[in-house]
Amino acid sequence: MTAVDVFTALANPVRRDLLGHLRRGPRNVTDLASNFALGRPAVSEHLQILRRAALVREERRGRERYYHLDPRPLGEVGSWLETFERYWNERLDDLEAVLNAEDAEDSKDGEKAK
Amino acid sequence: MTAVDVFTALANPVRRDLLGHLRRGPRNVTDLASNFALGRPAVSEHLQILRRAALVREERRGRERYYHLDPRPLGEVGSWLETFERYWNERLDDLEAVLNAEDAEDSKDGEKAK
DNA sequence: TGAATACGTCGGGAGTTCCCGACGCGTCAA
DNA sequence: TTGACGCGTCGGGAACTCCCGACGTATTCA
Repeated sequence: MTAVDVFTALANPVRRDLLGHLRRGPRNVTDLASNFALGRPAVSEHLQILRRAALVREERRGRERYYHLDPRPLGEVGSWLETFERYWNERLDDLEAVLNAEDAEDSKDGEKAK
Repeated sequence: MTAVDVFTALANPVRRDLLGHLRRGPRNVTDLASNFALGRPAVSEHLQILRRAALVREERRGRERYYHLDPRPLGEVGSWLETFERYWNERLDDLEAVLNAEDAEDSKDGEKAK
């Protein structure tokens, strides 16, 4: 049961949708599968990947298995993203200045100033 | 040149690293490739995918091509994430209560397939 | 007890990802 | 011009993803 990278787990739209459904509370596999044009085995395998990424927790209740959302690994994505949002906000002016300067250097256009 | 989903583009660690390097400013391909244990064609193809996801912009300067970071598509990831952060904050106490309750009950795992 | 239900998982096929070496094109320097 | 450089892209192979039907197991109910 090798671990799965969070980014990899989120790369599939079905898996993102599964997490979306689980926001409303725990669900069993058949219930979840009814939301997709997919067979139950496929959904079960997607849940397995989410489980290996620790985004989902399994609760056995009789013959059913309820899957619970665990949003904590999303924090890793959030903090990775933050380093870019900071760049985005702080450097947007700088970025544009640099871009304009380099465009001007190409003798492409000459008026924009800063 | 079909478009590429942002989540898909971020699923690869090399591509995330490429974006990281580009935060410090535009770079050409050979320069970028020198940071990886990968051939230049492979890096070039990763950049192509980032470009199709609009995360990167190409600037031709003589025989070199400088790649610029465009962090805007990351906003899509951020807003998707926010819907879970809200859940996360609102329900964290509930979640932890459930986790603790079931950690106590947890003693079943370790399957032996086939 | 036997039948039905909820589920995991396996075998396997179609498609995709990821990487490489090889080649060709455009650009620069001499 | 010639030759070296920076780059994209193609052919192709290995590995992985995604899905399905089939089967096995555990649980519930009659």
